Amino acid sequence: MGPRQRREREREQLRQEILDAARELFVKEGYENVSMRRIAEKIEYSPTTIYLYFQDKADLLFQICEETFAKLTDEMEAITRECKDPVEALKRGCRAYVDFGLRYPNHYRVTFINHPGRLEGQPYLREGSQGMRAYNHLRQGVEECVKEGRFRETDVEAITQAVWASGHGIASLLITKPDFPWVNRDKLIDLMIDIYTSGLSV
Amino acid sequence: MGPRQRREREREQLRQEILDAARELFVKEGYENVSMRRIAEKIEYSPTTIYLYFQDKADLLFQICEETFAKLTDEMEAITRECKDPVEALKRGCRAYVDFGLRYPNHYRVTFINHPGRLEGQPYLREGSQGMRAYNHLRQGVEECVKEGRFRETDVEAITQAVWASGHGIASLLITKPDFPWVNRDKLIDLMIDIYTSGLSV
DNA sequence: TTTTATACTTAACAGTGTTAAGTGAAATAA
DNA sequence: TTATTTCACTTAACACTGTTAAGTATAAAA
Repeated sequence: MGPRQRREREREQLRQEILDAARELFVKEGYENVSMRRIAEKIEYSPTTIYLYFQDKADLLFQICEETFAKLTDEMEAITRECKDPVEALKRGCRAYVDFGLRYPNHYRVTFINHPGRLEGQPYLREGSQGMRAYNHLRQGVEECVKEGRFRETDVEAITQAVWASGHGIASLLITKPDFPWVNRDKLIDLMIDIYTSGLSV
Repeated sequence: MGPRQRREREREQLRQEILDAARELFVKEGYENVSMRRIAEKIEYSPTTIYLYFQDKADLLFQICEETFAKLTDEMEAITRECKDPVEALKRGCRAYVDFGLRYPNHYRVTFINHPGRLEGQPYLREGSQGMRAYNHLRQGVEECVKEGRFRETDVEAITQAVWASGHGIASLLITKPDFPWVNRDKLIDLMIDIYTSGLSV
């Protein structure tokens, strides 16, 4: 355990410091409104130092999103474990998804609504990413419902994508259009979930 | 009809020229990737000239979106006129909405997905805007279905918002995540519409 | 003690939206 | 017809942005 290990530890420490600073700013003010120079100022390093730890601004964001979406998937997996009825589990899972989006709007924004630059979702939902893990979990939930004959449709992949679209639709609209004259939030989300679960039921 | 009128006509002409240039660039390359200087270059004026005709870049975009969304609403109104069955009309209207989004992805993007700057949708769905006109038309369609007792739910406003969210969900995801392994597009959209119309039916 | 590698910074590039100040021509008033 | 004012437009600049090439100390290794 010479100085080699110590330096590596210090490197990891600074990496986390950058990540923490960036997360706080991104969540508070939104990705587009935070500059690399602001992040650098917060950690009291020069802006270029960040580039020694992350490829670019988008990469910084991606790492943060991965962290956050790992948490979302954990939440959804916990629900599945403690809920025996597959339809009920799916309902509660969707509710958790939407709530998560509303709880971390800027995280949701950057991961699912408008990714920055030319990367257009390529990295955010690539094979093995946390976002993909969440999607796969959703599909498992749908599969359960189909297997037990609770749904009239049998195309698991298509249903999963439709269900995701519903959840995403309500979450993203509530986030991006806060001034729109929405009906009661909770009622709207529950109605939404109710509509498509009964639409899918036998 | 002195020179006063001629100048006013010329002003309106240049205004349209700017609008046309901006629309072409925005649609082709996306709002974020088009600079005011590029637009100015295209019309062969200095960048500052644009500011004599439009408040800022976002305003330029807003005017374009209004134009485009007027067309969408026209399309949807035509469908309602020629389609007697209210549920069928709603279905076809939603289909038109999603298709429209996929046909003009950059228009849809800037109007419904990520509006630029701090204006966050305030202007895009304000009272009397074309976007609002489209929403109101959708609500009328839903109201028709409820009135004729075709839907089990009766909260017109809530259903409208849920239906909108569904359509928006599928449109926005298909637009922003083109690399995702989607099932067949048309099948997915039709399934989506089928799920929530049967979920709403008595 | 010299050399090499590491960590970080300075200065700059090429771009952004936007504005204050200035110019030249056309329309109006004298 | 000449002087004045109005209008359309441009130049130059401001205050930013993400990003990189080059340079500088400091710590580790030879």
